[in-house]
Amino acid sequence: MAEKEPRVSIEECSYRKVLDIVSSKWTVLVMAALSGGTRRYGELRRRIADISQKMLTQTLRQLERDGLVERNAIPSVPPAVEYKLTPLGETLIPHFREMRQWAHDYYPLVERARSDYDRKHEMPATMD
Amino acid sequence: MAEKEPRVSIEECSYRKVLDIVSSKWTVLVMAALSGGTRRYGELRRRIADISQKMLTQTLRQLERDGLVERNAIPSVPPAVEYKLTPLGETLIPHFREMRQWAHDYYPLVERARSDYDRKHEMPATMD
DNA sequence: CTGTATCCGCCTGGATACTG
DNA sequence: CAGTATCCAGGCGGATACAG
Repeated sequence: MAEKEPRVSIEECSYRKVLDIVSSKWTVLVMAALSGGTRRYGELRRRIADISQKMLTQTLRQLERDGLVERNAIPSVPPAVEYKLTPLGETLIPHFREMRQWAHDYYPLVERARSDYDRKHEMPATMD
Repeated sequence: MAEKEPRVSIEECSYRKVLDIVSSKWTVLVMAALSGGTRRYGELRRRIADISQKMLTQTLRQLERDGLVERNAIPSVPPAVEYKLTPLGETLIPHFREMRQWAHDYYPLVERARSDYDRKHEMPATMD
């Protein structure tokens, strides 16, 4: 009789699965840089401002492990390594574009809301 | 002449803006719980498994500050507080559904890729 | 019922130095 | 050129206790 209150757990949460893949700091930026085609390591490093070697490598390794990026080491001197999106990785690109669109349409409203909220809550008791 | 290598920075990255809003651990779960309509604090707490008071409150405050959730405190004894999505918050729900769909379609491939990767890289030198 | 306050471990990510 | 290794600070999130 009583209305059900369905419980959701974070483990069975599809959103979390996706976010755990793409939400680390540089992931989307790296994938976006690869959406234009095959890129070499140093090329990525130059295109993505302020990314460190450690973070670029770490992000690429994680993407490779998740099957979103393919690594191709060319045995030459000096060594060259190419990275590109896998078909699986490509399936995320449209979603990134939608995120971009959302940010374009609505992010100004978020900034507005934030400053409104902060003004209302940070006033150090100046009221008479 | 040389081909341009356009640089992207993380500050002007639209993806980051969106992810910074929704990627904290409980955010999407809370918004999803609110997508069914107005909910009270305790109701949310019961519906979302394993969320602590601190995390629920903190997530709600952040959502309120970003203008995605509206808080309505009803002056009664004992106090009652209702939360609901704002129109701005509602605009994110379709995107969550798409994330859910992506997870349904492709997450098994990610898990497969991970176990493949781990098998190839974790073998403790057993080769002859 | 709806919160606040405090303490604290862990993990992410940055800086730096070194290597095949 | 394309990494690896190490150290370290800061922040996120969990546990617990208390409050209007």
